[in-house]
Amino acid sequence: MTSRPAGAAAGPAAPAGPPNPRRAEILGAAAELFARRGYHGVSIGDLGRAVGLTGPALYRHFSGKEAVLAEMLLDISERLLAEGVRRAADPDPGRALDALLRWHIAFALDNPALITVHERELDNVPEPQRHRIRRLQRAYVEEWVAVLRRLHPGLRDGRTRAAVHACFGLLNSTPRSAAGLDRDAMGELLQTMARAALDAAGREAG
Amino acid sequence: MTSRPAGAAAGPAAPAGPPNPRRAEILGAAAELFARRGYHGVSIGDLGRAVGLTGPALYRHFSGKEAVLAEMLLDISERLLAEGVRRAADPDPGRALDALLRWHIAFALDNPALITVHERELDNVPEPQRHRIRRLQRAYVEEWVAVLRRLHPGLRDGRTRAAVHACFGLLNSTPRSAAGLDRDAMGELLQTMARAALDAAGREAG
DNA sequence: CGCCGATGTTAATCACCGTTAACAACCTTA
DNA sequence: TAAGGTTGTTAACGGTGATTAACATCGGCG
Repeated sequence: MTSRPAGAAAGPAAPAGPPNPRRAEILGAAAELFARRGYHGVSIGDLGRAVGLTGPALYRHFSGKEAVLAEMLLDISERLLAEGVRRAADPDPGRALDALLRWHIAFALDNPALITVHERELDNVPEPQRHRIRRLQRAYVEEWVAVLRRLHPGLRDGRTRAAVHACFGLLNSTPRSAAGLDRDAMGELLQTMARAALDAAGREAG
Repeated sequence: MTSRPAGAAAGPAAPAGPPNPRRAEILGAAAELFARRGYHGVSIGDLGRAVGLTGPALYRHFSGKEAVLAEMLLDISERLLAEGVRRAADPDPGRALDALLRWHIAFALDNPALITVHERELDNVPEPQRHRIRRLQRAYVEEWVAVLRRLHPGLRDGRTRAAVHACFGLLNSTPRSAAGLDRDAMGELLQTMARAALDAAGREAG
């Protein structure tokens, strides 16, 4: 009875198999809506309408509203961490930090809605998967902390972690201030400011 | 028929008169809940329960859920702007910037929930008052922009505004990273990082 | 052709939410 | 003490939301 024909998205349970275009479309629209109005401010009807469907049609692709959010956050966290690990591996901590900054900035500039949701909506993910996402998020932070510790030895642990979080706050402000500057100018500005902020954090009161 | 006995909070309409302790209590609890779960994630019942009442009791003090949020945001915006104007008035732009930073950091550290709501929930305020709050928020930003322009002449306008928003992102990250550091250490760290970030923004590519 | 799984739709269910109504207790005060 | 305003409570109303059920369509394929 449970013979899934090897790859087709037969059930709305598992997010495996070949990428279903409908799923991706829904996830994209959901990101925009969740970012703009917040998870609780978006109804299933809104979600369906955003991709030209009625509300209940969504259950053909996801097991529910929470599942949409969970898959979205899981995907973001995995992408951020995977590339973060890669960039943090540079033996020169200064270059590693710049590479991390460029990565995070590019991601935020290209996916402002995703970054916003990633920052705000973790609490609305049901418990089985919330822990997994939180672990990924923490691991991503740890990549930054490790690089920063190599770059500024003698920096206290709590201070390092706080500095990284403050840096994320700076970088993730992009969606709220996209006005005026084009993408490249904005990216360069954020890189400059963030690098200066982190260096200053490492310089004083180590 | 509309003889309000001069000062007593007779109707739930106007937020004037002597400060009603119940109103303040509700506003405080609402700030925590809105910050943690988002405006739409908090029900009237939650709000009442948080101050030891039932849901409908709230209507003795506010005309509705939206009015709670509106009054909260209006109050925050006014407080931020009033003191911001005062501090920006220092003729030395460097001192003015440091004073602005100290003010905003102190506010964020002392009222993490308020800063979060102020940053996220403007869209849920009904239209008569949303414009007023937005004007106050913009005026506050303009104080920062003006000081930064005095400090770093030749800085382009769009870049200045973007830098200020990025700085707010950094400072407002406090509620998401309060762990580890005590209040004073955190304040000093934020001051250091923000000042370095803004100076770097003003230094390059003016 | 005729079955079937995938993908939609509309109608129905059930909970919850914001709000209002109706009623009670209390405090002041004329 | 009686009246009235203040601040609660519980019950009721109308709307909406998430989810499920029942039914339609359609494309591939035996």
